[in-house]
Amino acid sequence: MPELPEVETMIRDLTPLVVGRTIEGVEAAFPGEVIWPSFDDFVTRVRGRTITSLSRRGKYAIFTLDSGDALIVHRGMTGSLLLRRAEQAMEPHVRMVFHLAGEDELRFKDPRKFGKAYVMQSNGAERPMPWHRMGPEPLNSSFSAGLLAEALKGRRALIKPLLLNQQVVAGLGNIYVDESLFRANIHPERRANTLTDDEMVRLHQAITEVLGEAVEGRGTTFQTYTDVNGRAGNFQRRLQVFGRNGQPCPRCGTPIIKTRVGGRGTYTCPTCQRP
DNA sequence: AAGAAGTCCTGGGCGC
DNA sequence: TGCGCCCAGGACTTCT
Repeated sequence: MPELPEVETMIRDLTPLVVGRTIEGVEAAFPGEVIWPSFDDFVTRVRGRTITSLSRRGKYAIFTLDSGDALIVHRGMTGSLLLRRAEQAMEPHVRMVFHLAGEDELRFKDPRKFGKAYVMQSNGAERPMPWHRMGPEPLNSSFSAGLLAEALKGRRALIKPLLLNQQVVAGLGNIYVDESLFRANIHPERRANTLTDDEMVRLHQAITEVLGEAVEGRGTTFQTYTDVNGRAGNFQRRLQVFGRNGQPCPRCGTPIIKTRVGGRGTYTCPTCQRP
């Protein structure tokens, strides 16, 4: 599941490889992942353009083009962008291919078709950017416990679904929410408006630490995620609760349990995280 | 407005 | 052995 650290890793890997290069053509075995504009217009606006920079907002990868357009890719749950030589055998489930000048191509592999692609003016004049309602970037220095408290102020919903809501904080997904809540000793079914100031500080610190360490570790490979070269990340070795049901809590030894919170598989330590 | 539930999609795991 | 059911979840839509 590509979350903030996996997208950040991809951006860092791809930047030196594709900035300054021209996209000569686009092919789609499944054009349905292009959300805006029509697929034909998408191709017209991407073809012949040179990539001037790469950036990230939440889980969105942004390729800025020399036309002033932004090519925006969201990898959904199972999507990966792979940089391959054109002659290399095609992987299964490649939905879209961006042919670069030279013999390289960017392949958007996405088995479950949850990915999305857009081309729109970078300045937002054409239509609101996909992230226009998105919450603060948790790795920006401006993200503080106070800002987190502000985003959660007056909210009575369960803390876990709120943290998964990109309008509250950008970039968190199921893995890093569970890891952050464990690290902060907070039960995922606590109502957000019952968190104390101290818990808000711990949660803020846990989120920034977990995401920072995961970026450092080049992301988590769980089931399908790989980097642009098809290699696994490293952070799965450092997961403390996610995917570890039945295994001892690294803090107290109690077996980790798997439950359902807000319809999502959720891993907690029943001793360290009290309701 | 906010919260909760439903929806999309398909490979893989599991039960019979 | 092989078939078919069901699960996984990011973000959007629908409903209450």
